[in-house]
Amino acid sequence: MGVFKALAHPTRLAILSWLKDPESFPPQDQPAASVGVCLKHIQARADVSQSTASQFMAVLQRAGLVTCTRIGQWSYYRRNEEVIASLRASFDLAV
Amino acid sequence: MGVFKALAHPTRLAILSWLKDPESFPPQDQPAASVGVCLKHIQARADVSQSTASQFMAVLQRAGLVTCTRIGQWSYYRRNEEVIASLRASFDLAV
DNA sequence: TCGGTAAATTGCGATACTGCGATATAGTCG
DNA sequence: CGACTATATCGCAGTATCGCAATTTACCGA
Repeated sequence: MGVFKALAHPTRLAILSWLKDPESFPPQDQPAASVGVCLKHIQARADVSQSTASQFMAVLQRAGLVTCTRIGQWSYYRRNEEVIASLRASFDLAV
Repeated sequence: MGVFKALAHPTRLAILSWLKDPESFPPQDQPAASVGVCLKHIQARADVSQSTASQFMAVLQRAGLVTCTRIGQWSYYRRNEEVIASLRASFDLAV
């Protein structure tokens, strides 16, 4: 269960929580609710450099917690609710 | 929420899971069900050195996930079910 | 094709974690 | 007290993580 490692960083945990409400981010070309939130907006709210934001999302993605959809030059991230739901289910077993 | 950091290590996560069934450990002076499991038994099952086992339990203890009761020369560790239950409750908020 | 933007990747110093042996502390029993 | 056991702490080397600037890759519009 390497998921906890991805959740261990407070900023990554916060990002995952922010993505529950994609509409709270600034407007963007694609609808945040369906396709996800643009990296730039995540970076801005997390107040980290572009490379750090990209790496944070890569870790969350490798853990399966988010998915990435690239449209044009933008990467949109959204929660993988299926994986998170199964994580919640297996939480009792592991913890 | 530094708890996830404590759960990030696979062995620590396993130990916490093992402590759900304290009776599965070898017999000891004190009843495992009520007071907890002796460090020696945890160390043996985790197959790590004494110092590593002690440090693992210190991390879990600092995170509030387990409590330690010292009786004589033995340290008995048991799950802090209250904290774990509230963790489970706040899991939905954070994740 | 060129200049600009978005994002991923690379390389780096700093810091933290890992696991262990060695040592220190604390308790037990004669 | 002295030998022994159990546990905690210290110090260390190896490894991983952190966060960034710089670079590279990818896409767009003119």
